[in-house]
Amino acid sequence: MSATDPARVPPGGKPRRGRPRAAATPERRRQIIAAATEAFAQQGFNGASFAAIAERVGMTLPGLLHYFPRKTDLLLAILDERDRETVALIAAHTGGPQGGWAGMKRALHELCRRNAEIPEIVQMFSALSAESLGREHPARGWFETRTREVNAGLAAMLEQARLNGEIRADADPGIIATEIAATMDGLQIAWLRMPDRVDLVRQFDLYLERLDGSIRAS
Amino acid sequence: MSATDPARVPPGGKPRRGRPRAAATPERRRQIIAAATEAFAQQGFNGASFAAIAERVGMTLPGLLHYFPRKTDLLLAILDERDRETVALIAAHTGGPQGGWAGMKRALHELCRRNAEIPEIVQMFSALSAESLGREHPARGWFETRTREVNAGLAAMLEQARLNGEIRADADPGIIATEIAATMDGLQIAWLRMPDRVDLVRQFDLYLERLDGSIRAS
DNA sequence: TAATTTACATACTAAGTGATAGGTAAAATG
DNA sequence: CATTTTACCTATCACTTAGTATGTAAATTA
Repeated sequence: MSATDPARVPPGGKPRRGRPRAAATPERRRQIIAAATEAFAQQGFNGASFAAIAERVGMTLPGLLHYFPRKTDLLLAILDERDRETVALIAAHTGGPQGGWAGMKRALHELCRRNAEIPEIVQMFSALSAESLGREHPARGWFETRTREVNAGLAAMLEQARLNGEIRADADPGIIATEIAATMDGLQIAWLRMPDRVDLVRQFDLYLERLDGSIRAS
Repeated sequence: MSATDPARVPPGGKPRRGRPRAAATPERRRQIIAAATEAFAQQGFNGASFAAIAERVGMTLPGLLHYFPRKTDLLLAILDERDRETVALIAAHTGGPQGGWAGMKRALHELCRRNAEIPEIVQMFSALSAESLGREHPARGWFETRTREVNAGLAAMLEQARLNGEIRADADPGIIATEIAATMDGLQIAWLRMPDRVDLVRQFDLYLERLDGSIRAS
């Protein structure tokens, strides 16, 4: 990060003086997010204490507040960051808008495969997702928006596949999109609860295969 | 409740003296459980305050502690009570051990139908279920045991149906049992998040129908 | 009526909770 | 070197948390 780094030049265009963002800072942020992910996964947003997260990265609470002025800010930062990575992974495997039903299945399989490697993050999402059903929860809106978007995205791809003649004309894209998302979420919880008895990837693959068999154009 | 009520006679057989359980007590318990269900649904176990639950039934915290000496006791009491009702509902619709796959589908449909009428209770279960994935959660063991039992029960019925020739020989009862439970849980969360856009019963019926089509013996 | 038990309440404690106020040392820049 | 900014820390705040210790009025029975 040099003095000519665009990030160093504020909107006004005037170069700033003083100590710039230290090299260690992005690393600190990563540490904080890792610690918070673990804490939220284990105790939820309400249950996890902000001070305990600070302590886990070797900081005091005000030190942490320097990075995230409120607990809610940290929560939303984590969710956004993770979501961006997931969107990227999906985009990388669908095979683009032309990927069709085959591309969609491939992307879903890959998403599941990756999730099976990051249980603590999946657990954080599962815990926060359910917790956020509460009326006053700070991530309620976030999860609602995300659910809507994921569903719309899946439904649009299914609609395309239907028009392509890949899947049956009487398959309802909205219904199937909701089902796929819900089944994935539910299987993840089942897997997290008993990792030794549930094979997430195999379980999801078999579901997808059966779904495929019942909606693919014959 | 009379003096000859068996519940009044302690294990020793000696009749007790003093003020017996007042008529209002079972009603109080019901009130407490209703209030706690609502609180746990909205804020989870860790997020909901014991004192707030007491206040909701017009009591002080020590008054509530008279009924449930620790917060955890109340949690487990709620879970047990609800679960017993669910078991009863299932038993009432399977058509007994001879009900087979048809009875199983009927019972699952009825369970879903009833759940659609008690969103706050489903929400409490969903919230606590995900929250209980945390390593130190007081209901962790409860949910694990329950999951195991539900799965074993479903798998046993599927195995029976397979032996009866109702479903295909290559359908794996364990896999399908896990999938059914997971999909139901996932759909419930989707429904709770957007009740206006997800029709729980229809969504689950369509899933079951498609599952049926792909595993029924041909 | 006297003894006993219930169903609470008042008052309290020790330990957290997220957040604020104000300071300081180090680093980078002009 | 002087200035500025960062990246924290100490101390404190007003509240809330689950839980305890103790008391008491009412209900019931011997």
